[in-house]
Amino acid sequence: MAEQRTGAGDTRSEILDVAERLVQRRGFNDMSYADIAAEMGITKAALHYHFPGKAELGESLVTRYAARFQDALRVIAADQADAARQLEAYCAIYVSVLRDKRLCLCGMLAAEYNTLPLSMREAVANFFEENEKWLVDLLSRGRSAGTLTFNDSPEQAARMIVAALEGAMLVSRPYGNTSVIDSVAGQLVSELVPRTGRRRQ
Amino acid sequence: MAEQRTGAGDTRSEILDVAERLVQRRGFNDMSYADIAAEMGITKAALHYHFPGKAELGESLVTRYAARFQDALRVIAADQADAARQLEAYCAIYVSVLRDKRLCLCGMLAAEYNTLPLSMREAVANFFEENEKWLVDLLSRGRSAGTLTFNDSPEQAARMIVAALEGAMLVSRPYGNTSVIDSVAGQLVSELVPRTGRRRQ
DNA sequence: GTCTATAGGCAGATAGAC
DNA sequence: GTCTATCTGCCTATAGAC
Repeated sequence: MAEQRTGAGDTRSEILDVAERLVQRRGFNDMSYADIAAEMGITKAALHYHFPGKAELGESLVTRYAARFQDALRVIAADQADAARQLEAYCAIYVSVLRDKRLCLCGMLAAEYNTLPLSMREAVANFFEENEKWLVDLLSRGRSAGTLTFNDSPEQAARMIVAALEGAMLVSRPYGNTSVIDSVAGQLVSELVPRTGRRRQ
Repeated sequence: MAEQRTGAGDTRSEILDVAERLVQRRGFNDMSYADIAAEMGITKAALHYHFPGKAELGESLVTRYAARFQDALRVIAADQADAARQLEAYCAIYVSVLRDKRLCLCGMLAAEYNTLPLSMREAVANFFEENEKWLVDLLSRGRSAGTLTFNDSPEQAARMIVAALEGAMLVSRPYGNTSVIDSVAGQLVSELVPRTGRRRQ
């Protein structure tokens, strides 16, 4: 096998790990090769071997993040029986990201959207598209089963959920705590889950 | 009088106008003195005469924006009789900003929060604080008058509104149109305004 | 108030040795 | 794969003439 260390990823994925955290905390344009290199104890030139340019690094960052997010959504769909608990689990992802002092990677990149290379923009747009698709499916099934209730279409409800969660992460920073995301996640669930469908109350 | 041109602001406020638009579209860290100077047809050195450093420029940007926002809120409170229409007018501010291809200045700066000078962070935090205060007051009055209905506290509802609108602007960029903010603004109003309180339907 | 000129630093990126 | 060394360009900022 070509693996060098047991239990640790290769250099390429370690670069992505470090870069991802830096982007989520500081933004893509305020994350430099020098930052990553310093943290990893290697040189900038070594980074360029793995990712020729910043655009390639950024694109890999988004596609890996989107793939991992989709994996998490599949796990939620498999683990949780009813739609109401799947919605709770979905919101919990956002809460946990913020607790690690990070913004959603694609939420951060959405703010920087106008300055991103085209390949990254497409990957970011794709993330939100897939995200909405999954939510629309969840909402449709929940409505049919009677475990979720909402006005308007599943598409509109899905956009509200994404907007509220992404916005909650965004404004949590100046607030300096997680009260906004906690409150928003709680309100989304309590508004969409009918009283009879809740575990306690 | 010290005014140079009728109907036009002085250089200082013209700098702020240009810088503000650049920040709302590209972000504070991706807006440079060179960008502003080129657009105004003056040199970078002239900018430094009006604003010694970028931190001072940024702080002026936020405090002016926050003051103008408060003015708009006062106009809404004076013009619109009932709370339901004030909420509509509040949402309309966000929609109009996005239609000009801008993000909320403080929403953008919230994304860049970790990289901002301290003076700017405080000004941004203050914007959201004042914003929430105004909404809490609106929601409280609306609930008392019966023109607005919502679960939880006015504070929680206010945070949901801000998060949803800021998030809608954010994700609208990758979506490439205003469908998200339009949908979110519509949903917020229709959820908070009881059917009997609406003008038509 | 605005200019020219320039300093000093950091960005992304490349060449070539090992 | 990782290194040293270097390039070019842009950034914020300053000095001093006009």
